[in-house]
Amino acid sequence: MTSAKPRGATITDVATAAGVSRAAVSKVLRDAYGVSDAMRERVNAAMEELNYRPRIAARAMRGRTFTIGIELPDLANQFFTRMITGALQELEGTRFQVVIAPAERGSRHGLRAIEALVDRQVDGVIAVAPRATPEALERISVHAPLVMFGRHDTSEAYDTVAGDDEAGARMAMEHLLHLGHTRIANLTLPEADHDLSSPHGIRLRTYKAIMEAEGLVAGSRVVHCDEGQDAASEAISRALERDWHSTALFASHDELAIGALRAITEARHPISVIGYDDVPIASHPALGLTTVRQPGAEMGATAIRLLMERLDGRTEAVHEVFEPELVVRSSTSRPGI
Amino acid sequence: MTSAKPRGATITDVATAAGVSRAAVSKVLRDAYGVSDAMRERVNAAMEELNYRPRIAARAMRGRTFTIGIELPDLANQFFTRMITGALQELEGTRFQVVIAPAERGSRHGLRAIEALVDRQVDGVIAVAPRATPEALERISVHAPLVMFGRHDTSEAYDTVAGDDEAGARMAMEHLLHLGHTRIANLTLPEADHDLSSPHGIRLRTYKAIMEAEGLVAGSRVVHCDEGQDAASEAISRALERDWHSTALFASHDELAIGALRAITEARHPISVIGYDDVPIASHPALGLTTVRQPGAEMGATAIRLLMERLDGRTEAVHEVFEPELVVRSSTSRPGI
DNA sequence: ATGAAAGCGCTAACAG
DNA sequence: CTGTTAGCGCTTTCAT
Repeated sequence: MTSAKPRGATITDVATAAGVSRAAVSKVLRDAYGVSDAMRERVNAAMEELNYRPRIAARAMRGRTFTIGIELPDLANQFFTRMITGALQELEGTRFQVVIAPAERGSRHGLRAIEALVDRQVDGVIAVAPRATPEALERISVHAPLVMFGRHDTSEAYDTVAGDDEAGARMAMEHLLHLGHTRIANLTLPEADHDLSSPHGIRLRTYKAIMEAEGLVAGSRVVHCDEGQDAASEAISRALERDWHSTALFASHDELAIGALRAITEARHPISVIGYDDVPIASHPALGLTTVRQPGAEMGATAIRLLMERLDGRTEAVHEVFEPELVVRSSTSRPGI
Repeated sequence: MTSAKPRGATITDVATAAGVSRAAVSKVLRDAYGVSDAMRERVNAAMEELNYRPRIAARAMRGRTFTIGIELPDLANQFFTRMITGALQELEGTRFQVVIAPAERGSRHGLRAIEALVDRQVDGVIAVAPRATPEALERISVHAPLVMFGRHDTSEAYDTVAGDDEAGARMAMEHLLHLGHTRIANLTLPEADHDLSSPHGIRLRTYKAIMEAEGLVAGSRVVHCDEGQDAASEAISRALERDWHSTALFASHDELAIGALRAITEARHPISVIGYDDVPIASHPALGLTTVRQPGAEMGATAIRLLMERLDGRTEAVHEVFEPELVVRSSTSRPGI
């Protein structure tokens, strides 16, 4: 019912109310050394009384904000949810808070969101931005330590956490080959063509290399689509209507695989699909998506750990690579495929 | 390759480099009135040169941060993704940036995350926190305008955006009744029992009222589970093993429904399931989840609009309610159910 | 059109 | 153990 909007009390108000100095309040705030219990009591009471909240922005001008920013290109991709879960777990019990900045749709590289985070004085950034140039990222890393998720370049300016995408793609392809498939299509994002060292670029390249090595070039087929299940579904739907000869599909990640499955199920086509990541829904019996699992939570936790090391003073770059794992499943909705 | 970590240039550095005053740089920054083109040129060049980034924290001490904070209890729930999509769309073309703060797992009310946002000086907050008390929220709304998502209380201190949960639950139940079901179970969150005016509380209450009105109390059954598909799946799995007599299940939201479907599909039980929200995956043919659709994107956009109105000076509270809609589907994995 | 100067809320020496 | 003081980087009158 406070009629006015006094935009909150300040440290000075608290100090006055408690009859102490601002420094004293500040110390209580940070529970720094050198405050008597009596004073702490009084100050806390005054804070309560005044509904006081410290302005981190003001604190930021001197030191840390205890905030980690995570930039994501696609909130709907549940692999990132796993990553974040791991990051949050690693941060549990610390003073750090996570904020997530979604890249605007259409902005292909996510740089704007990363910059927004940096401008807001986060102490460190974890970002998923396969299309950003190393130069842009190096420019950013001047302002805050940066861990890039899923990149395979090895700049000195930022750390990276990635999966072994070549090994993973190989697993996927070998699985399909063992099943006897010879006409295997690939569903990937447009970026795969341009950013050859991005996860999708590597998976595509590996797909092509294996098809060639197996003498199956004639049976290969690459379908492109934008991010997301809907775009994947539409792309495959269109492809099925035209000249489709493949018996299997390697989708560059699970969201695409699930979108493809949508079109395939609707068209009642007997096509084997394999995805990548192992998002939570992939294991649903109705979907039963065979996929290549990446340890998302561990990767997220590692990203946080790398950031903390940087905050503790490390200056050389670290590049962590995680091994993927094949997960074979079957679906109740498309038995025997 | 900048070896030192000078933590970035400041406005003073830019001013010096461009040979102008700090005020001038500030004006260019905000493209305020009264800067010659020549000066703007020079200043922009200097900024580029120095890799300058304005510190929003410093700006925050005077005015706005142009940041909207969104607190979410469960990143994995795709309904919130739809909400955020709507919010981002509404903000497109403005200077505002969205940051998302995930509530820590286990913290039942999400208050800490909301406070973290407020402490970081966001200009406004959208929050999903059915369990928070009105008092706590009113305390927060002193510091920043607040729009609560999915609450049915009507405090004067904050706005609300919610769906008509009673109407929605009624739709769901009537659908099952029309199908001829008489033994209908309900799967809901623990909070539904305590927070009677939360969405889940209302959906549960409506379920009970209808079962009673139809004289089907003997066939009713309420199963509780924690948030998320896994918890839902386990709860239903356990229930199925014991004394299960229901032929239909009304799950309080789609994530729970999908989790339940997991257990039901695995147990090969012929049970009709209806969810709530209509998350994107619900329409997948392998799942074919019948559900009650809420217009998530519109609700998110509306939340932003309410926030902007508050920032423009509105002081009376507004409470928006959206009408849900029944979406009937069928699944390829469990045909005829 | 441009600049000087005050001050936003907080922290971090340093004195007492 | 407590208080004084000097900024942090930016915006914003108010002069010039």
